[in-house]
Amino acid sequence: MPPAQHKVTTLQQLADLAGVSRATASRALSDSTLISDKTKSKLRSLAQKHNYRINERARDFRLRRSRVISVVFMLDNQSQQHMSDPFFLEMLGGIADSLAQHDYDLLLAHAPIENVEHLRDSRVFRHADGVIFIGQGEQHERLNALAAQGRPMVIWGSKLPDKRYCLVGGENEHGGYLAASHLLKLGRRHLAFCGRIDIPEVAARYRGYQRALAEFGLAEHADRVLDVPFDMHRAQAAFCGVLERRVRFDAAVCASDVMALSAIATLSEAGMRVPEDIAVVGYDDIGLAAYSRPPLTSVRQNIRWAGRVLVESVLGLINGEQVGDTSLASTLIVRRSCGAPPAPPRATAS
Amino acid sequence: MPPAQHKVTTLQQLADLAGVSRATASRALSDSTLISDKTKSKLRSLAQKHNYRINERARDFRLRRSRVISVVFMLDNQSQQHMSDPFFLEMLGGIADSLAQHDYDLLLAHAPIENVEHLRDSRVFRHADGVIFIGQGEQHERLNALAAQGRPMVIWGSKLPDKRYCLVGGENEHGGYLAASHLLKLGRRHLAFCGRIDIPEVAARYRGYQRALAEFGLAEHADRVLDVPFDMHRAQAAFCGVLERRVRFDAAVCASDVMALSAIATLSEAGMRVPEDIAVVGYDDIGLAAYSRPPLTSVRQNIRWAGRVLVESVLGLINGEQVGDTSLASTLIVRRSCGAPPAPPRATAS
DNA sequence: GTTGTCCTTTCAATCGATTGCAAACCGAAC
DNA sequence: GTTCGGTTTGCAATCGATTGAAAGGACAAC
Repeated sequence: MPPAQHKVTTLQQLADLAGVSRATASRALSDSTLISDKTKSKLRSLAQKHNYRINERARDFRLRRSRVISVVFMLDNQSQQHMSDPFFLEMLGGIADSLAQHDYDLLLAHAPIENVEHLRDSRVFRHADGVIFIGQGEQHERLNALAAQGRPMVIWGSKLPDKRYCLVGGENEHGGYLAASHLLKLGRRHLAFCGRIDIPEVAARYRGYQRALAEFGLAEHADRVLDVPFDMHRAQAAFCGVLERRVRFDAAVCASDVMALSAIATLSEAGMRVPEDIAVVGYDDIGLAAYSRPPLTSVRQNIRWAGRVLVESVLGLINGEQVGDTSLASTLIVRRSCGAPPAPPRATAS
Repeated sequence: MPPAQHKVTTLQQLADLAGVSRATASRALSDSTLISDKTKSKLRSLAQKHNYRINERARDFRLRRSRVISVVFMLDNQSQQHMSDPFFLEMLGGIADSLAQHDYDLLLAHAPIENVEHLRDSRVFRHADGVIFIGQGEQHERLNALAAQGRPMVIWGSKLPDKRYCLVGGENEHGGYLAASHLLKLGRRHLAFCGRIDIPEVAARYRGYQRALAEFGLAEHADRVLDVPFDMHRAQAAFCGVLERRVRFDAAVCASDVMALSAIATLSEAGMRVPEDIAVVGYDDIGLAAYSRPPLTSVRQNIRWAGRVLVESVLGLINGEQVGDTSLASTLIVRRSCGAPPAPPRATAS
């Protein structure tokens, strides 16, 4: 017999081949209990033989779903956390992998978004079954409003009062505490905090920093809270300003590794030694952190795992399950940038 | 009148409201010449008033298109250029922006792909109108085979003999030449080349390196060609091996910035000074390059522009246009890592 | 009044699946 | 030979749009 006279592309063609109706073919392939085993196996082997692949887009249309999840990077207009931060890639990779495992596609939206409610009528929502937001920016209330409309969405960020959306986040308060208390234990007493504390995640890290100071009986100095954006070049400008103002500090807790690397470069350029004069701790433990000079101490979050949890959560919501918030552990990775002895080299391939 | 009794979601409802048929409504909204201006404006204002948005997925289904472009990162199994390389994010951002401008969605595929022909029947192709490949890996022939099937696809990579797919790439040969000849002009005479020359883009850079050496009348040393993978940790292992073998060199041309940063870290750790003992040049000019210690000299390619060209090319193919190859300029950004004087700080916000 | 033209609009098929409900089948019991 | 019950299968509507072909309407010319 001819293996395939003209290529079987539709269910109707497959059904004709089997001498059954389209309905039966559909049910057989989806393993419905209405169909006898004989018919099922007949259709299955026929489908196999003719290399029939269901048209998923037609099916999705019929079932009014899209199998697409939008991922929105909440880049503020001002604090342009530019997408070149490796943290994003790590996160995106984790999300993409998990989505692929569940047969979902990923729609990437990363333009600066002045108002998330405008997204409501945009492709970000219309084309997708659910949305993952990376960061809250300063749009907590608007995110609440969107979630209130019942759209399946999950936010990566920090817990805020009155939060009504589903949240996944790192232990930011704990992370900030780890970083600060480590420096304090090493004997530093004049800790600067670098980051924009109007961003919820950064604010939480700042609270951890405050708590560590308090435990050591130290008062805060308002001028040691540096308003540094995530963007590398602006961070540099901010650090230059700090140096001009002659702010006194012997350690810096930074809200991201990129910021910390920028700090190290700017401080060194200005003739200060890291970690001797100023110890630096970053956040995220991006791959490059281990290869900076000196290697960067950092708070690590398991980003790929986070991506996975985000995906599971949003899919849970889509399926109508009750989905709670999730918090992911943070650990301090100690390297030389804060004065500790050099860490052993990380695992390398044999 | 009631602003909207129940929300107008389908074309049929809009047509009913206007007292015309669905067909007329469809044509009116798509500005068909068959429809009178009066009817057109009536339907348009009604659509506006009731906030009707066409169901794009239904339309795409009918028109048998998806408005999705797949982006495949060709991570080799061995030379795992892991996606955490910031180069990828830059590229992805450029592609995503351009796609959004054309109302296309992005499907991200970044698992290691042992055989691109397997993608033929996968969602990567089935769900998308076209595909963008980042890198050729070692699958030149298979890419040829895929392209021969007439699928709209564009590859970011390097020109190879017998290439039959549409290509966009940087001036890799020229870039390699720029890097090497700069070091030679500075008086270095023992240049190592770091990268896997079985990757086409790296091979082209290597040819540029060779050409520069030849122009200076220098012979190549096989033991100065270092097989270093893109992955940071493996790169470090490779550099450790080089040091153990006591290969003599006073400069290194690296196939990526991440590799170069890894080199600087490893060499410094081993007690060598950069640039005094060994000058280093990277490739890509990722954001962090300017902030390494010392700041990294690098060959810059306009990655965001590349993303845009890739998108325009694949959309051109989809529309049945003749699309040629594109080559994007490379320029050398000189910083201290090769011994030149410090560059002025990059533009900073006021 | 009929016919012909031109401009608009509608009819109905189509894209490729899913699914509620009705119909067919089959063997057993009355 | 009916009737009944349970298992399989088929009919036809549906998702929300596009589009070729046919129909309708207005108006002028004969």
